[in-house]
Amino acid sequence: MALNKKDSFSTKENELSDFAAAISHPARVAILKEIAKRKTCICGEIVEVLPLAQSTVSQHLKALLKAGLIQGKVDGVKSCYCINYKTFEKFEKTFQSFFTSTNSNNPSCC
Amino acid sequence: MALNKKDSFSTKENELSDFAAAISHPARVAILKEIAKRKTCICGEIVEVLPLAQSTVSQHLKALLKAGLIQGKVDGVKSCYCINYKTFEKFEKTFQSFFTSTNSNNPSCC
DNA sequence: TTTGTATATCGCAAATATACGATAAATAAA
DNA sequence: TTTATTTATCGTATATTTGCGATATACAAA
Repeated sequence: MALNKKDSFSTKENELSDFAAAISHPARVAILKEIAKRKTCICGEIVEVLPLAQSTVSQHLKALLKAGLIQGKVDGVKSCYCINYKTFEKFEKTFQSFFTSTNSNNPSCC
Repeated sequence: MALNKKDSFSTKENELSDFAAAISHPARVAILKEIAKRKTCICGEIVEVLPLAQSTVSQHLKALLKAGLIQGKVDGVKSCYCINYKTFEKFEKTFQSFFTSTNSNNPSCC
């Protein structure tokens, strides 16, 4: 932001918007789906599935890590990632409560 | 993006990321909550509730309109907004299916 | 018609995000 | 030890987002 106004908003609002920001890029959605598709960790094959350079994919992975949506471990030369279901479920709840609080089942009035 | 790569991703992925982008700012989350809180349309009082300039709030409202999350009508000098429940519910489903598809109820493996 | 009020848009500055190639770092393989 | 491989990070260019003040626009009120 031109001037960081995040402090002006509530923790709840920031949590939701941070999570939304984490999946606000189609590449990151694609990465999450790809990782979730497998039973085991993904170790390196993600770059081949995506239409992006390796360095770019690495950046997106870093963003997902920072948001807590995936977790990783180093296995030799390779880095392995899988979904972090704990935070994922937390965010699912955050989202559900957002939808519940905003959707009052009223018809739109204008 | 430095180079627009949106075409490289699926419609589903873009839909989800576009929606996420729409609520990826705490101000927009706050605006949605504020509008949803009321039974009737909000006509102008939003600016007073938010720690942002009028022009900035107007821009956020425009973004929410573009995403279809709110709808508005002009009432004299004032502009009135309310939640667009139709697209809201559509997005709720988009989100639920995203969570369903990614959450396989497996324990995180790394 | 003139004045006031509410909202949208413009123009700009600053911050952040996106993307890539080059390179570093770390390990495996030869 | 040397070489190859995998992934992360750096540097940089460009695009987008955020924010505000100034201004335009549109209507209401006087």
